[in-house]
Amino acid sequence: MQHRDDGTHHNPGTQDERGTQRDGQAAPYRYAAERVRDQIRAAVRDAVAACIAAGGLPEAAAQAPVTLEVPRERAHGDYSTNVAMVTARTVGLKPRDWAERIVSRIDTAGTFIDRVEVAGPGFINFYLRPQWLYGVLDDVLALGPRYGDTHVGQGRRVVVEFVSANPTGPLNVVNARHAALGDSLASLLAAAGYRVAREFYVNDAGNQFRMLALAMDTRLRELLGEPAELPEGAYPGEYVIDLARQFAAQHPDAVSARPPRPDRGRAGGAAESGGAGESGAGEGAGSGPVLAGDETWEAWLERIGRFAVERILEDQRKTLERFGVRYDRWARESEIRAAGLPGQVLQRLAERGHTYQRDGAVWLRTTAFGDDKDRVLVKRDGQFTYVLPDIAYHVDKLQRGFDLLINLLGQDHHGHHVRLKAGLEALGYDPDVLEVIYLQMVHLTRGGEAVRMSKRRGEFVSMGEFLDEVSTDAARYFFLMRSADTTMDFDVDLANLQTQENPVYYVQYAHARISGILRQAAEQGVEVPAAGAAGHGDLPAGAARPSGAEAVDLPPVDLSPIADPREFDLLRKLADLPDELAAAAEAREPHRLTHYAYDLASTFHQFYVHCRVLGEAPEVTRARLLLVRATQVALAKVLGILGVSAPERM
RNA sequence: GCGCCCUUAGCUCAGUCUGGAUAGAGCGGCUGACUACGGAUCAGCAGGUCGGGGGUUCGAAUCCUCCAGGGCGCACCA
Repeated sequence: MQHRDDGTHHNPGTQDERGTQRDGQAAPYRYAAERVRDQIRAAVRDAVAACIAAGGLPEAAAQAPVTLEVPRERAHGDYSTNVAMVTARTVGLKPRDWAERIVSRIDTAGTFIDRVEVAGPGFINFYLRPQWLYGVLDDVLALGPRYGDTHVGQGRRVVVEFVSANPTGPLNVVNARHAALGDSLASLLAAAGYRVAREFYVNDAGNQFRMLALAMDTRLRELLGEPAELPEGAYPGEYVIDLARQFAAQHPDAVSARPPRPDRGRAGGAAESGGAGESGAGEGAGSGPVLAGDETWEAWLERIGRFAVERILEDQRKTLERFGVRYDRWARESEIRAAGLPGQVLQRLAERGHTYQRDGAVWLRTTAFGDDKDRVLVKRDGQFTYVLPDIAYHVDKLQRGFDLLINLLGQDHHGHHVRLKAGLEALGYDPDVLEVIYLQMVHLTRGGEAVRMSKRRGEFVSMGEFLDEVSTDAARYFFLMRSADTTMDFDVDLANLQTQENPVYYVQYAHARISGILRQAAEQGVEVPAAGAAGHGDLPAGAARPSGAEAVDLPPVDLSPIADPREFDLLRKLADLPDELAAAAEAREPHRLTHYAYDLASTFHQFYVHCRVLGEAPEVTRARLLLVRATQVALAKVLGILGVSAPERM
């Protein structure tokens, strides 16, 4: 892991408070790692300036930012900068010579820098006195659950839209991956100082809705012994039969008063004759609404379709909740339409000259914005394609005040963002407000054997069935171990069977182990620091004590007993958390956190077997209890963002 | 044909955006460690032409280019 840092300020986030940090009213909090990096950068800058002054070197050499990174090899120091290599050409010196010159003028007095060396092609490596890491404990124990929060998001309002499955059936395993990633990304962004909302877009209108209603109609008639064929495109899933049965039981009057099914010839008359040449086998799907009819028939479809949608939606909502996912809003296409938004958007697009008529349809000139072909907004039969309400929904998000729209889409929808961005840009918005993350598929396997999932054939493993077999913790962790753009195999047996070697248990075990130590300490009457509620020692200069943390004055703990390399390793890992969270948030990559969590757990386990906490000399126990408590806070923090529980016992 | 994603250890995958020093982890395999806080742990070994070729660079898994293999799309469906 290589951390880059050029001095960007991170502040602990306060998701609940609005805008105070944005206005710069609260003093910026500098985490321990940032404080020490500030020291190093300042020392380097001063040294470069001194070299320039002494050697008549070009001033431009002082302009290059001093980027610091953590060398892969521990032997190469705690931090390293390539600034000499970057600016060697400017000053006209060989990188190594230039580096040597800089180093000769670095003043380490009053800093944690122990020694500085030039290495390799011209790296300047910094070796720190490990005591700089004591500051991490101040950070963690003062900030508690907010340790790791930053302000890289600057309070921007972001809405993360994910899953948004059609309300035409139960959720599947791919939806579960989307749910895990979307929910975790939202949490991650919140930790990074964004103001986050989670939304689920419900396509409860338009063609998909109609197909569901038609399937309902067919199943109802079957139940009544009336001959009825499943129209082309209608959903074959057996769950529709259940829904039809429910409807019949709850609304017998409506069923007995059902309108006759319009026959195709009568229904689509005008459209069919117009498109007769190409409609081929006569599905009619290409030329007009399937089984279009009069108002009574349409009202009937609306009623049974609505019934089905609400049941399915409720089922989806429960499944997601079981998975630990709650939305701030279930945005409905039907409401977008009812509010007249698509029409307004259409008008604005037309006024701006981005639409045109062709073949009886209204087109959006998306090719002007990078699409490979223009897209239909209003079909020949007057119906909207999905594109128009979708653009309207995104406009609605912007009008509700969001600065950033993040959508998670299946890879089978890739290219969709081009249409959406084109629509937004055509309306005068910056298309960059929309970020689309495509997730690859999930191949579910059981004992190495592929489990087929096909919605079309009505045979698939539902998310509910999946969760019957795999715990939410394991499922979410596994999904989040992979980056979004990799097709993943999910072996159900592995997630379950391997309880001993399962990474999620490994991480959770570290947390439970710590809890055990703290429990035992309490039983022995040893004072246990309460993270986030107690101020230990003094907060670093310039620190704003978080409003949520009450200042309880415990006697300051002497940290000097912390001297074992394993202890410093653990502190170093803890010190990384703010950077990890900020970087993962900016990259929109929650999966980085599973790797961090594993590393942290591993570092703790190594510490644990080498350093005993309880039963040591009192000052050692006190110091290590702080360290252990801080580790617990950090583990819980990361697991919380991942949506995985942090158990006290296992 | 065009577009997007992928190709890294036996398997599953990090690392690629933002180029750095000897390419990592888990699983699986092998060898060790329990008289104290939870052994769901720890220590160690074996395992690699980073799909292939060319290029840029002091330096390439990472950037450019060509090729091969796999996945997904290319609607007046969503």
